[in-house]
Amino acid sequence: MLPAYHEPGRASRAARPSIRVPPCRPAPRRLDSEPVTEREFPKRFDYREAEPRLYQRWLDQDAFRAAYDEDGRCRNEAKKDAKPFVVVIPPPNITGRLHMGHALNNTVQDVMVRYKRMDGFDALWIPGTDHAGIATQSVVKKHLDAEGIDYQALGRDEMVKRIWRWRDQFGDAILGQLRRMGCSCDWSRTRFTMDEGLNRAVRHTFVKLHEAGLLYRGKRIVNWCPVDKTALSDDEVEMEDVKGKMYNIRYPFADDPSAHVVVGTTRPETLFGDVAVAVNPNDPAKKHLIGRKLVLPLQGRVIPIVGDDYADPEKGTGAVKITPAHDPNDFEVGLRHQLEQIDVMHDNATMNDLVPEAYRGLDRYKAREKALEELEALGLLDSIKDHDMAVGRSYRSKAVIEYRLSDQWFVKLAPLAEMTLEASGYRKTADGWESGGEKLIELHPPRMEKIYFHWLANIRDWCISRQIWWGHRIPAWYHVETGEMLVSYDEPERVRTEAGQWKQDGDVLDTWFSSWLWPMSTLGWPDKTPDFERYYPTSVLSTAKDIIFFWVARMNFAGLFFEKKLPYHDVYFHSVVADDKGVTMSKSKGNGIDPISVIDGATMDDLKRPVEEARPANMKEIIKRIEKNFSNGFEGVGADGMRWTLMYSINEGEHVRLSFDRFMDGRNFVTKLWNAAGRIITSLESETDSATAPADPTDEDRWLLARLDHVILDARKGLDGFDFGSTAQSLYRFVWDDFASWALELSKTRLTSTDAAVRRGALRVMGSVLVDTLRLLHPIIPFVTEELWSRLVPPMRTLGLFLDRGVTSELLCLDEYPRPRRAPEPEIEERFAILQRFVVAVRQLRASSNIKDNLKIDVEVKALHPETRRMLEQAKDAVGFLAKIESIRFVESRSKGMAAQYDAAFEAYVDLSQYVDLKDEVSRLEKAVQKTEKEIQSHENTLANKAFIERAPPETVAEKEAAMAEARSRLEKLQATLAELKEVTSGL
RNA sequence: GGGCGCAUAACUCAGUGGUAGAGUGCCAUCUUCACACGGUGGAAGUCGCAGGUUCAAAUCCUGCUGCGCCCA
Repeated sequence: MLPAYHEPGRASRAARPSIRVPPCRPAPRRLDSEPVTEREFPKRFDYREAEPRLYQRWLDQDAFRAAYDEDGRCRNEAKKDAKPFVVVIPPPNITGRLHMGHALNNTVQDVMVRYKRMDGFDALWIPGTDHAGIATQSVVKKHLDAEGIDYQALGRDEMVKRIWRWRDQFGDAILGQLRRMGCSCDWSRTRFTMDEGLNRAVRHTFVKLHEAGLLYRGKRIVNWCPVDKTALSDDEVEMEDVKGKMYNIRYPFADDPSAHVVVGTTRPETLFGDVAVAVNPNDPAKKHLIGRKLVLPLQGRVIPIVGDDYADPEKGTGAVKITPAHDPNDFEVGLRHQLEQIDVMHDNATMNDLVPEAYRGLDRYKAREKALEELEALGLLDSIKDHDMAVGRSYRSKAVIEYRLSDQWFVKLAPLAEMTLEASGYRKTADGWESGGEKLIELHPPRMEKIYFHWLANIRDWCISRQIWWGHRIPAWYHVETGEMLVSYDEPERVRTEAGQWKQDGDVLDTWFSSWLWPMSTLGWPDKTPDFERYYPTSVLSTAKDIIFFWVARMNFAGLFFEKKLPYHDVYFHSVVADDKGVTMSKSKGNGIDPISVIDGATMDDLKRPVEEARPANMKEIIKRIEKNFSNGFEGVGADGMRWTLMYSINEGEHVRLSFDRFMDGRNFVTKLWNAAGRIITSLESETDSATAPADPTDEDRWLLARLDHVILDARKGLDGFDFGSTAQSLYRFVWDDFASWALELSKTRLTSTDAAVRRGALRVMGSVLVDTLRLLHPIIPFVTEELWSRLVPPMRTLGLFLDRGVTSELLCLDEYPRPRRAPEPEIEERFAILQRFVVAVRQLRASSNIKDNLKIDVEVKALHPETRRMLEQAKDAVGFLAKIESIRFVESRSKGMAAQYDAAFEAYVDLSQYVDLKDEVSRLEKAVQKTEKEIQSHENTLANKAFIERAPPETVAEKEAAMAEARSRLEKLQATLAELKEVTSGL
């Protein structure tokens, strides 16, 4: 753990000593004559101390539990009739550690769930983990390898036992990490995809699908992973574009060895499995060859030339070798021509005994090299050409997949896909599918629909058997002699009575075969449990888009097929997490940012480790960058800081780019909120008067309350519309600019007033707005807001200062999400904007001449409307405080020699000569003149355009004309002032 | 080959037709009684390119280029 004083370690700061002593500040001076005991408010939110304490408090008070228990008993009367809002977690893999994708996805879910929980819903977020068959088995296997244990020798039962032990030890680690992030899951309902209950759901499903005729078993070409030695579904294969070679090989005619057909292939090593060569029967150049025989090079077997549309005359040589056991297309051709299927490889992709002796046992690539050498030597290698192609890799082991012939179980998906298309708003017509039907599901962002539709409309059967040990056993038994098959929920009667005659299928089911039931099985399905009756279907699914087929579409299948209801009505697909260069974060690239490092901080070595493990091509460069930027490590920003940055960074695009720097933005925001709130809280704590009636809200107060209502609407709109980025941006503006920079600063003169009514008036509004602000922010940054709530609410209550009806819960997470409360006040907002412009104008005058901040100046103002004058007079003290003004005098015109700022509503004059040299002011005015001239030019161009006057809406024309007139009058004043000051300065 | 996304300040991104915005970084300045993880002011952009629609285009349409992703 790093000491807290570590600098973030930017290059510019690296040279500084790492320990910095906080500067001493003088004790606050009170204007009030009463002695006040002000408790010191910590300068930073101590998340290390607070986060575990607050999370425990939530757990102790069952804050995350649904309103109903699993047995159907209501545990929260207040929410007895509340509408459920249910989310099931995409169950993380038990071998996994939390990565940024999890952090993002689970923050999204927590934000939604916390928002709905506060907004009166019976919120339920079901957590759990996935057994991840292949991934887990291979991780445990690796551990055994390291101990020198051969898992095959252990045997199936022992191996499975070991994997269970591993799961018990490490499997829920990631759930603990989610708690660190603040996730508000109902932990009493934690599930695992291999729980007994979920196993029953899987068996039930298998049997029902079998009864419905949607399951079949057969010898098919499957995607074979030679590392994990199992079949994979199409979706588990990642295609990768590579620059390969097209090898053109001469196949001599059997009856005329001097002539040959040139056959193109990218995989010469499969030649030993060739059973034919195909040409297109419509190819005038080749069709006459059909029926002739060729001699298979290296092997000597005689094979026929067949005619098949699969051979494309345009592609390559127009003649293609047919290897049914090693290619899915060739497999189909083979079936059409009743050709033999010759499998020439072992399950680990080495050559088997059906190839010439010299090749046996060779790896497929070694065999390719050898075959090419030999063909070359025989003069049978016609040519080699570069060829762009795609190879498939296992998404788990990354091994290049091999197409392999084997016995597998499949689910017929076409009927399920049809149901799903219909439920997703598509109608079947003679020409295919068209949109316009009733839509029971919404995808966000909506562009995902196209991808989803395309996959559904071109559905392929799902290979569900896996040749591994870790997973749900296939509930099918085969008779050892007759091959008769029984499919059954439990072990069939005959299997028990006819001992030794039956064997259960040795394979397990694809992991996704349990995942697709997840929204149902977590609620007790197939039983009609109270949970299932109340909480199914769920509300929203938040997930990564790369599992839209693996998981989302299939959950829809299961929900519709078994329960006639889609498992949720909204699916939110979050963006892919990338680094600051836009490259997708991944373990293998070493560019991942560990969320726990972001929360807790990390040493430089911690940061380097994943890169050194991954050894990416640009490793040196990355390491250099880390050493340069993080010589002191990374300090850590707490869970809230991380969550804030994640939400703030979400956009509609494909990527969310993240870097350590960006996480500091989140921490800074948390600190800003902490300190602004602290300023109000300390004032509340030192307030001794709890009786005096608070003064009515001032214009500034009413402005702040109006802004609060705006931001409440923004936040709700954003959260309801899955627009998390804009929600965060709107909240940021409100907290930093409106609340902290303006309202808080403006309220200071009143907060320190000797008049109790004034003081309490300011405290009431600022405190009440802060109460709502914490509510608004809580779903995104739960810890700091809960902590501030516990410090803010008691004094507010003691002092009787709630502007509205107060709070309903000791815990913020169980309080209510705000709704707008007041009528809009556009005229107040307009007036306040003038006030803001006035403050800025004076500050600019000061800054242009480098007047020191601690020097207060005298300002003269000409208000162009009586209303403006009234408003500025009323806010004189506060405005004076913000712009460091000694005195404000209202005048009718500018005195000679005074510098000026011209606004549409006022003119502000300062006699700069008494403070500084006027030359700086002259150059500022010159720039202002230029800028205004440009502005006028642009308006002139528009207004000079006859077509604009004629065709644009009259109000737009009027607006332009008014803007033009205002700019012209401003320009004249600027020019006059400039000329005069120039005269004055030149005379000096 | 088909589809999708992105392209706006040095960086990361907002911006659904009417005078280009924020945060970071940069420059200057300030340890003033919430916050230096801060305040104040400032500099910084032919809105990827080329056409078109429109009185008016960063914004709508078409084409192109570059980057990223998905499918075959």
